[in-house]
Amino acid sequence: MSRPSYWLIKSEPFEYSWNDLVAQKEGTWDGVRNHLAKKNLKAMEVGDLCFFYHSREGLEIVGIAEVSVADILDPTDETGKWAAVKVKPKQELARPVTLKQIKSEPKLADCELVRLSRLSVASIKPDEWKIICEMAEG
DNA sequence: GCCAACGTTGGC
DNA sequence: GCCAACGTTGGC
Repeated sequence: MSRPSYWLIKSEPFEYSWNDLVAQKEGTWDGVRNHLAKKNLKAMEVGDLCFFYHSREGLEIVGIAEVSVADILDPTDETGKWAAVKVKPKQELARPVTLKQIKSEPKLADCELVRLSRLSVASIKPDEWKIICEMAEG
């Protein structure tokens, strides 16, 4: 298994934006109530990298976060069934990569972000990660 | 604001 | 255990 693994985490910017994460230095990624998203969350390890994507408003990847604490219990979940992680901001993208750009790149056509648009925690393959990073550099 | 995709619920 | 109805999410 190669490390780190790559992920994409979504947030609605009026709920919790990249700037909020930067301001707080570290954020808990909680509130996930989807089983595939949970599976992805639990597969995250410290040091894994996540694209931070703004959904519903913005519709773009704005930064890269690094997993700082893996596989904790979701503090917003009273049943104790759901997982969460903590992330810290690693790098802001020089140029945000929009969903439109991602969709117009044939090599990214079957990434989880595009195929499963409602998934809030998507895995990203290393080559997909590389392509998006290149797009962010312009 | 609309609609498609997906998850969940509840009747059978 | 199946499936229709319904609610929610998220892109457009």
